[in-house]
Amino acid sequence: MAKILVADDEQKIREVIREYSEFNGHEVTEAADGMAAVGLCKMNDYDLIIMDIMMPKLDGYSACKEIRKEKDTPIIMLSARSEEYDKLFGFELGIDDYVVKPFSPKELMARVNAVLSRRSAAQQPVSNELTFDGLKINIPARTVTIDGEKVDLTPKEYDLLFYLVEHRNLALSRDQLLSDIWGYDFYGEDRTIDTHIKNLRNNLGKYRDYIVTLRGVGYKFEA
Amino acid sequence: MAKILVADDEQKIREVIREYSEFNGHEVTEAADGMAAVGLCKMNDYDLIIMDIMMPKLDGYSACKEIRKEKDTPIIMLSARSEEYDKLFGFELGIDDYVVKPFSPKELMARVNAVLSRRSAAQQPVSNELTFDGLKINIPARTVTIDGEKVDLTPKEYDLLFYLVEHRNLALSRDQLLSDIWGYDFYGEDRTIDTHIKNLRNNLGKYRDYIVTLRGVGYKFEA
DNA sequence: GGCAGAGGTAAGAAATTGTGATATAATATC
DNA sequence: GATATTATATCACAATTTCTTACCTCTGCC
Repeated sequence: MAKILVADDEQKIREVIREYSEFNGHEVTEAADGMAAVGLCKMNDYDLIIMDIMMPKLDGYSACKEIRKEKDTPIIMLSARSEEYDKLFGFELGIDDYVVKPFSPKELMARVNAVLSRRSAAQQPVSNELTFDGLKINIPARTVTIDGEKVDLTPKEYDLLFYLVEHRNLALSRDQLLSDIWGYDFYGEDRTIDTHIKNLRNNLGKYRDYIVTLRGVGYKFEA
Repeated sequence: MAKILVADDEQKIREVIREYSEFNGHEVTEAADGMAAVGLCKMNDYDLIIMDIMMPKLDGYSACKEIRKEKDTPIIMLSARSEEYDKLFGFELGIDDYVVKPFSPKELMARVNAVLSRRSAAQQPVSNELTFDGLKINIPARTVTIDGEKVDLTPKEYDLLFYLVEHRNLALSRDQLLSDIWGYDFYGEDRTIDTHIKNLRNNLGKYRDYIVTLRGVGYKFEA
């Protein structure tokens, strides 16, 4: 669990980041402009700051400089692709990473987790492979193997499996699965999930039972 | 741990590279122009040189040639996208990689580590050839051969292949490919990649299947 | 048994990628 | 400097894969 400050003038963006962060067990505070971000930072200790460059009152660069005068809180910058990259390097920022807008929440969270894990464990070799018995998921390669045999999953199947595994041993409602994997703007049947679960189970072969049906609720990856 | 020489006239760039390199456990020496870089190289043994092309006193090309007269230290070149390829590759400069400005520090470090890891376990010199079955890539020469036959690749095709190979067995999104090969500020269709992939595959002949399509994601070199 | 929810099947819809043609830009040649 | 050549980017459409839905069957539970 980490305390995260999200500074962005777009409420939608803040909301999305909050949603994902909280789902990953973090606590989120929001700031709508650079001034507010600096103020909050001076009064509180955050574990991570996610900050847009384009903000009213005080832009991200300046806010960053201000904050750096007092704290070493890791900072992830958000920036539109068009924004001058030079500027990012043009000052002593010490930002930990930056993410180009538009970004996928997943991608952002991956970086958040990367930064946070760097913070605590100095340089622990984090395994990028998840193993459950003979079922292996290699995240950077985006591959799944069963007893060493490569399994071909469609994008949705992979995403679904990854999500289930990421939140293993948690009851996941169809609504939750839909909004997190398909996106909040998906207007469709929730039975769609059932079909993908079925296909996924077939592809998992003898390990199909890791996916447990929760009647009346949804699904769960039980490991 | 490696000894790295960073030659760039912009202090900010040197600083960023230093910061990231030191974080990765390397030791960094800085040079502000080509002359200084050559001088330092003659007096010291570095494991890697990261050098900008545009530098005062002595530009990157010339510095590179000078250094090559005495040493085989691997060199990663930094260059603005506009700078012409032919200048870079017309001469036998024997560089090990080049990174398009603007680059992401993370990406640069990935390449640094790639070059360093080609140096085998001992303290052997960096291997300058990558081989996959009958597919050979000679890095300093920028040539590709298939079963001994030389293949003509356009610069972009080579860059793409080299990038894929350096990041082999990793799922690479179109965005990542675009920003790392074309540059962070490239404004264009991501489908452009598809066309280059097509051309590259055609040129790879029977080895075309090393490049795997990841539907909904991008591509991967699977070896 | 009756019912609601989940599993299975299959077909049309939708999305993604492959490919050839074309336009534009960069580079080589004369 | 003009022209030919090559490389790059974009487009349009074909080929393919994947997704979604409708419908039917099955199962667990009251």
